[in-house]
Amino acid sequence: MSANSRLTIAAHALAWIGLYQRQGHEIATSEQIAASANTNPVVIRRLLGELRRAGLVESRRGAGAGWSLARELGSITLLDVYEAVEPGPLFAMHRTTPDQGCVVGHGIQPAMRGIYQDIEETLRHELARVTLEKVLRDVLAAPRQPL
Amino acid sequence: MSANSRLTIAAHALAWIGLYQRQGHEIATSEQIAASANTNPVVIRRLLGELRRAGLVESRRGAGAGWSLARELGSITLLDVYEAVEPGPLFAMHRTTPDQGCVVGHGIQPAMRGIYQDIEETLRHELARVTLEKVLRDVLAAPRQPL
DNA sequence: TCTGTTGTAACGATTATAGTTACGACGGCC
DNA sequence: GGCCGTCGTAACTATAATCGTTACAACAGA
Repeated sequence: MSANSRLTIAAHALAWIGLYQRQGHEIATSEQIAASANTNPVVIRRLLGELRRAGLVESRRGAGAGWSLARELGSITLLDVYEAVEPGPLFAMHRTTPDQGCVVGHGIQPAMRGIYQDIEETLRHELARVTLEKVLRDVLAAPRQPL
Repeated sequence: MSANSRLTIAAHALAWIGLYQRQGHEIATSEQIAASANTNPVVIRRLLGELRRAGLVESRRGAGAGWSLARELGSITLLDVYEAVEPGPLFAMHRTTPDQGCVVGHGIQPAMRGIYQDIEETLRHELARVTLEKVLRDVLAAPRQPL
């Protein structure tokens, strides 16, 4: 399916900011987050920009600038993040319209659209059950590397 | 997510073969199916080849060759088709391993893996609820074009 | 032997993601 | 008022997947 890592990286960034704030810091920079995720700060800024448009984070500019949560981790779900960073549908229709003179070609798109809608609704429901609070909890529950 | 149309086209092909067989025909050719789906026969042959490896269809070569169902439409689910034509997972991890010295970087992958597994399990369950028999039924239920 | 179809390789077009560089905009601070 | 660190964003490249297309050998029935 050529899956992408946008949801993963966005969740990573949110968990990082959330933990950082709990440690008493006000503001996180894209450079810090990028170092943790081992990627480029611009990638982080692009993703956080989409999360800001969705009202999940806030950004400050100027000196001492950076990112902070606009909502508590417990009130943000993976569905919020998913909708902010994943534009398209899960499954695509035909790239060209099927033969409308054929019974199957004529009915296949409405049929699949209805089926896909149900499936995506279930997916959204599952995503909505997972808060970023739980993500951070699972992150911290990971076993530490033995020395 | 850069969704693809593989599941849609594969379902289209199966529904087409199924209906064709119910009309008394033995064998469907990739050219006929490609005409209905408005794409290239090679695209159909590639997809049907994956369905054949999954045991859903059979192919005959030589003159008068073509494709037929290996199982009834009612016993084939969208999950069977999905597993046959969609290799990867729904969501990808980081392309590079996160900073293992960071608490979040260290715990994020196990955390997300567990969460994604649950979500994909639900998705598979939903896909398994839809048979190709139902797909064909929905296809035939689509309203005909008014003259 | 002829013919029609599968099976598959090879290549190009298109698209999305991700990484990178560059630089203007902004705002706190000295 | 100027300095400096960070955001915001454009632009470009690299990589990869999908899809379409051409080509052709393999195959099997007539």
